[in-house]
Amino acid sequence: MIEMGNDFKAIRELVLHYIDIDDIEWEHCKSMFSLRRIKKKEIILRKGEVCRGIYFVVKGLLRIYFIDQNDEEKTFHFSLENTFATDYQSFLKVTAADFHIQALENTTVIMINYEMLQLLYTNLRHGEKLGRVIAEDYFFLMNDKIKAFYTQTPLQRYNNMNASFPKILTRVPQHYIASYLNISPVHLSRLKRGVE
Amino acid sequence: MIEMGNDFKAIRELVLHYIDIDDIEWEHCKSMFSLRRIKKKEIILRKGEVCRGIYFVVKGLLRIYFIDQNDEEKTFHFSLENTFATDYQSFLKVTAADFHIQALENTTVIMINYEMLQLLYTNLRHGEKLGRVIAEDYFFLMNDKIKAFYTQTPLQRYNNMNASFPKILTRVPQHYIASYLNISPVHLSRLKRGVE
DNA sequence: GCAAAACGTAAACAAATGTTATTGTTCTTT
DNA sequence: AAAGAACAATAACATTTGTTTACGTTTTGC
Repeated sequence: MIEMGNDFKAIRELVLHYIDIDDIEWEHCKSMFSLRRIKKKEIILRKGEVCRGIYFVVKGLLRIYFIDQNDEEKTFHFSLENTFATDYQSFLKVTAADFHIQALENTTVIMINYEMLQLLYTNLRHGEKLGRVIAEDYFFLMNDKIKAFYTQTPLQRYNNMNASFPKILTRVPQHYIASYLNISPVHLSRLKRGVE
Repeated sequence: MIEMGNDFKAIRELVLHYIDIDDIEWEHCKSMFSLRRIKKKEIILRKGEVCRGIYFVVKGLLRIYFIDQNDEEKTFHFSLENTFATDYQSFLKVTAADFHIQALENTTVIMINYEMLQLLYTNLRHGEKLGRVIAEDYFFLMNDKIKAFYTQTPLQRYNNMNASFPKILTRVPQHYIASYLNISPVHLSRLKRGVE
């Protein structure tokens, strides 16, 4: 059995941040989770598959991306430590995923599947509330992202990336950053140089 | 007193679509709602204010937009009949709104405020679930919107607008459509013409 | 440790998109 | 009904962004 104690500390704090949960409930929670190690470059979700889990990144880094009409990868999101990764739409609706999820580093995640999550919703005193506030928080993230697309230039969005994803610029290849910004790698290089 | 019977039919069906709710609960629900008529061009939420309600459009059309650094309006969303409009982030967090909400036609909405919604969450048997699935649905909307920005050209997004917003092209001035697409009105006109 | 692949930068050119100005039409308001 | 405002189309030009190619560096896989 893998030692889980330390890995679960962060997610317990996160849950506690959302809802009131007692020790018995927490034991129940923990039994719903499983730990998984993902190798660098490994892909844990592919477009067309149903996303079977919500992944909480304990250590490492996941990239969520999709592939457009021209077969080009567009990075939708980076999931750093202590944040979630999933194709939430595929997961909740149990439909084919649009996203791919790939580890950019050797990564450890805590995973919960659909059935287990439904059990938490019904068995925790504030289970439904937990589901609601998580959906709300995920929504806020999307909301901010769209706002940025409407109101900021690519360079401004680039400069703000450290706020959303600390140290990301040193952790991932630059062309993934460019695809996250929805510009070409060549153009990002040019913007950084400051030549117009 | 305004006659409410017919106006409430659509929202009842909507709630029923999400959760199981009995007649007594529905009466409770209705007492939390209020009906409001909004004149064309009237602005019901301004940036910096706290968004105090969720608006369900019974008849008419609301536009949600924000203003960028150059004082230009960017249309974030159109709320047609039987859909919601709100600055959900401002509403839930009780913080200053980024959005403005304006009626583009004479509009009738059913409104619920924060306190009333919290009462529903606790007093309906499946109140929290209602909150969760609404947040989830709102999330799906954002998710699709971002996906479109990453994977489609402005012209493709224009051609898909009738799917998201039936008849919208005949109901609102074209420059609002352009701002929704995040392109200039002149460019939209050019794209429609088919000249490259 | 070596060979191959992946990566970042640069330059030149092409395509997409923005800006400004003009004009004729359609709404609004009175 | 008239006057003014808002709107859409168009053209000319400016700016941003994409594409291709080349080259040198770094990383990766064996």
